[in-house]
Amino acid sequence: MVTIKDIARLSGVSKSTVARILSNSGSYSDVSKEKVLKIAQELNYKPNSLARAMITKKTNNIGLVIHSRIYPVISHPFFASIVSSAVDAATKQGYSVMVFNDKEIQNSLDNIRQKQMDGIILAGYVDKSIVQELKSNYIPVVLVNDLIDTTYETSYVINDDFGGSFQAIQYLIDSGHKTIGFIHGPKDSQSYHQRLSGYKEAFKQGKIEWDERYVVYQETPNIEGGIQATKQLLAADPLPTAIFAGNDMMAIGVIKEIKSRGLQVPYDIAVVGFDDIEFSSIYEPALTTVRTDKKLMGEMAVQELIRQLEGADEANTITLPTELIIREST
Amino acid sequence: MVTIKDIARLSGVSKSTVARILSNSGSYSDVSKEKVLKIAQELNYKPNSLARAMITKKTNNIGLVIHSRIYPVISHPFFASIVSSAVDAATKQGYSVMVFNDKEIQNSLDNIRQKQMDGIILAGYVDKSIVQELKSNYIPVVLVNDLIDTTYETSYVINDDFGGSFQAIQYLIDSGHKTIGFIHGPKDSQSYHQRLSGYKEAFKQGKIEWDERYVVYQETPNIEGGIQATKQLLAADPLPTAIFAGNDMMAIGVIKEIKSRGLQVPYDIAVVGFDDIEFSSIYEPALTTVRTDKKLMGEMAVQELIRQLEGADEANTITLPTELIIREST
DNA sequence: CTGAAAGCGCTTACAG
DNA sequence: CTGAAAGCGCTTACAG
Repeated sequence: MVTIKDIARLSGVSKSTVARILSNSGSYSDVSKEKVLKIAQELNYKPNSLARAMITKKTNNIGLVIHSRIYPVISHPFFASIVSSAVDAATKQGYSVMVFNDKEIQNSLDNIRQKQMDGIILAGYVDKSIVQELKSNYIPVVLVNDLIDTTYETSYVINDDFGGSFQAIQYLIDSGHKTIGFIHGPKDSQSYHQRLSGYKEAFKQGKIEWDERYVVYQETPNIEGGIQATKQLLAADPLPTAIFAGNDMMAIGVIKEIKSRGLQVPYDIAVVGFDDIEFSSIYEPALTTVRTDKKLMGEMAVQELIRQLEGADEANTITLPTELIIREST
Repeated sequence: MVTIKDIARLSGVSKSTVARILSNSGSYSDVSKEKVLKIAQELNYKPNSLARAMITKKTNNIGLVIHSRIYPVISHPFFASIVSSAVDAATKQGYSVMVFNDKEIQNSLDNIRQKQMDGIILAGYVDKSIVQELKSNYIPVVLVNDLIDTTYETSYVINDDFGGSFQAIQYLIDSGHKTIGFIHGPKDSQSYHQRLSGYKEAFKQGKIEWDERYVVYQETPNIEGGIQATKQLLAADPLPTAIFAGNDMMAIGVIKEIKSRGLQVPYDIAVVGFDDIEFSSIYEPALTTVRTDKKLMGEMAVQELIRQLEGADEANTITLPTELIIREST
């Protein structure tokens, strides 16, 4: 590895001068500059960021902690896009991203501190205590995709869960549906609470009585969860004419269960999902769903974190717009 | 941040002694040990890995470069599992992983050098020159999921593309198929070459004449690519009775195109994919495919890289077994 | 404009 | 068993 010492020796100036030229700070002569830059170039010099970070107290590394309590969530298409877009956005701004899995969260937290990450993005559900620990170590944090009730001021980036849900139900109501099932995800997830609120609000504005028998809770929001929830929903009388699933994976389960009973989607029962994962447009029938912008989510999380790293102190709440995508399941 | 200096002061010994005790090296008395450990505990001391790395020349960080030439590959379910399992495996061994996107590969490479990554995993197709640059900087490299022809000795982890393909075609032949279409992915991918070889070998062993009209190349191996390739295949006379797609996404395109012509899968034409991505079992008809072990792939890549970091010098080739999963499309 | 010096937080011989 | 010292590769005042 070539160091400033090597460059200093070869260009006949001191390390200090080399350092000043290379970091473009302080003053130096054009002559020195030319010599130093030329040698650095020839030697393909790259500054050692560890050494730099020791002094500047800034590594230009951010941590991305992925939640994995429910299913292997990193491999979930939804979170994968966040990782991808976060990496891209961070790279553009001169940061690198280190990915951690919250399965061994305490371990990750220790790593984050030891490795001097500048800040952390927590994607998905996290325990309050995690945010607390980070905050008490003065590490900037941005929460993504779900929020938690904390006494600490924390920035977060979430989807407009309420609005997306509201729009979906309103569309269903406008299409003539009056009995609409709703499948709620894990109870500790704020996102699903918001989606339920949007559901209720649409009923209210549509002046339709809301019947709680059609709201079902499902702790494992995947295909199997959707199937189980649908079994409950289809035990009601009258049958719902539409089902709004808390997410796309559950929605696919809903369709599968409906089909298995010899009923047809959307003729007998219409189905709407939430997320617009890649499969939703590929599945048959293609799923009507509330699209969230996963790419933007990663980007905004990075942007907000960097904003904090650069000194902003107030916590920011960023709500990303959703869009109803109408396909074949309604 | 609490440092060994703080601990030294509070426990009344020198920094050297604290360092020795904390890193459990050299010698020290039990009395000192007890005092130091207690204080370190109380102060919730975590060593600064930057400082440590400066001396040991080891960061315990590895880079994972994800290829994204064809589609946003990080968000591709296949690569997401690799990221996930690599992070898990690395964590278990005391390493952290930094994710880079090869879209800006030179930029990433600079980062990798500056940030002193101990080693690199290159997932997906990479240009020879990248491996060369890494090697000439003495950075250990492991190639994953595709290999390249390089004069440098490099370790890689790949699937048994030949064997998986061979088994799939043999199964098709055993089921009575004689005219089997094959959709090859990008020409520069060794994986697809291997899959084609397996296809040919099965024909050879089945003593069936191989007809090159049934082999089609497709540079964009996604659903649309599968649809286009199928159009070519269905222009042949006689029609193939089975189509083996180079990957699952293309296989789904194949099925869509077959369906759109009013033909039925598998009755008119059987379809087999490769990968066994999550969606393959969800799609209808559920896809018969060659399963690859994405989780194991990430794990083995990490394991092999660590093996090198610990001094192993020969390059290792790890071929992961595949498994034919028979579902509804055949 | 330039160089010597101190220091970031740690590790590692080396004397005592 | 213990402490002082040197050093990892850089940055940053500070004299000159």
